Amino acid sequence: MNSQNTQSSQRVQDSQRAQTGAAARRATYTPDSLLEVAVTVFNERGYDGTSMEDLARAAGITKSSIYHHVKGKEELLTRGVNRALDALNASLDTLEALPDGELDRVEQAVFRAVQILVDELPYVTLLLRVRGNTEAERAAQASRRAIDQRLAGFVERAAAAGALRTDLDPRLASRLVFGMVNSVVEWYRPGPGRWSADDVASAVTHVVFDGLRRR
Amino acid sequence: MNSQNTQSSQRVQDSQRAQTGAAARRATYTPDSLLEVAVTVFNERGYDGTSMEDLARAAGITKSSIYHHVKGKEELLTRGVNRALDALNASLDTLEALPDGELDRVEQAVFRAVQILVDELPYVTLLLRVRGNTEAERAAQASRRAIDQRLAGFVERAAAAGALRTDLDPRLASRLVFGMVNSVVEWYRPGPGRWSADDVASAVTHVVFDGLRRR
DNA sequence: TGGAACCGACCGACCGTTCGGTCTACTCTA
DNA sequence: TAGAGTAGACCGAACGGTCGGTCGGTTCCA
Repeated sequence: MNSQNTQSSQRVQDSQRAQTGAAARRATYTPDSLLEVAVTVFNERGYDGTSMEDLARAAGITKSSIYHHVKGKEELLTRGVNRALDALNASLDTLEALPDGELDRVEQAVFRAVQILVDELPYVTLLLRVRGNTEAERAAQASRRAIDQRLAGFVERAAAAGALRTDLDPRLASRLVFGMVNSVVEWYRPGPGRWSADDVASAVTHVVFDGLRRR
Repeated sequence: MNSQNTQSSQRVQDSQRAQTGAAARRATYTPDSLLEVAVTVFNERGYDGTSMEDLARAAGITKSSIYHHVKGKEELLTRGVNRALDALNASLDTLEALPDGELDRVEQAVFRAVQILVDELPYVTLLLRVRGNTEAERAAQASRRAIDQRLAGFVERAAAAGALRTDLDPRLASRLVFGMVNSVVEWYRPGPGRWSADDVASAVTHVVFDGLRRR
């Protein structure tokens, strides 16, 4: 009944080559490299469905050793979602600083959102799946809602500028568009011979703005 | 820290009026009315984040009383997801029996999917969020994948019939389209003065097939 | 030799579940 | 029609087990 995936750590190899061009140091965790393992497991089993024992097993160290690197389970969650939030907010700042061109801004927003989603896949996945059971989770949800609203603002400005079809409520359109964008985390997996971030981003952009129908 | 939402049961009133046209019997749960409460809580806190104590509190009975109606937590999950699976599969059967018209079939599939999603919102939400931590959850995921593949089949047939634009991989297009459809569970809430199921279904259909751009 | 990295043993709290029992509405019978 | 019997709905207490987290070490390298 237990899927025993023993260790898949990827610890930091020779974190510093030091002064001497000497041999590699023993593999060791940093908070960030541990986070990488943790977020992967969170996304497999869900945050609430993941025990510290699960994390320890996946990291190849004991439960107590995890507490040497981070304060606890919640810190891993916060660090994880913050990484996604930082990337998304940085992108929005850039977009907001762009000159007029309201339709172009929305197109850029969609394209960039997909790229970030693919580049930071595990972290964005974690963010999108967060429930509101603890204060940290509710804070993440609030930050995420703020991002959704900035994006919805772009769509409304494009609609007000007359760049979008007029038979759709911009707020509804925005929900649907970024719903499609976010749904990418449910199936996208990177790898050679698979779709690239740009493949997906341009497919999303094409469907969203011009539709599936042949014309 | 605890959001104390005390009881919101909706128990079965006068489950039988008996021979006499007598007064209403005392409110009581059935497995189905209890399921309704449970699925709501599952969707708020996540399945793994919900304790039997949480369910008991929301139902206004004790933990042990829940076991009078159902075998356990997992049965509530199975019953919940099955309700969604049954509705979706029934719709697909109907669609498959339709005469040719491959593009029309896909349009119908999208429209009907949104309708079911809205009609059975809590149950479909539960299905879409299931992780694979137990055998029951993995079974639900497998059934869901089967549905996704039937839908993808419709899209591929429409593409093969030349009804869709040719610069998009039909498998990718299918993921995106039903990703948008499924994303509706993340924000849709029924209520007077809000969007109806048909509002959302036709908005999704319009965006998916004709895009957001003014033309 | 100091400190980072790690470990095994353990803690109190809470988990899903079980058990014995109570209360109440209804049915059956004398 | 009184009263015994039955069955369903529910409860309080407790079960074995797992949870997130702590503590007092040991190891090992700069």
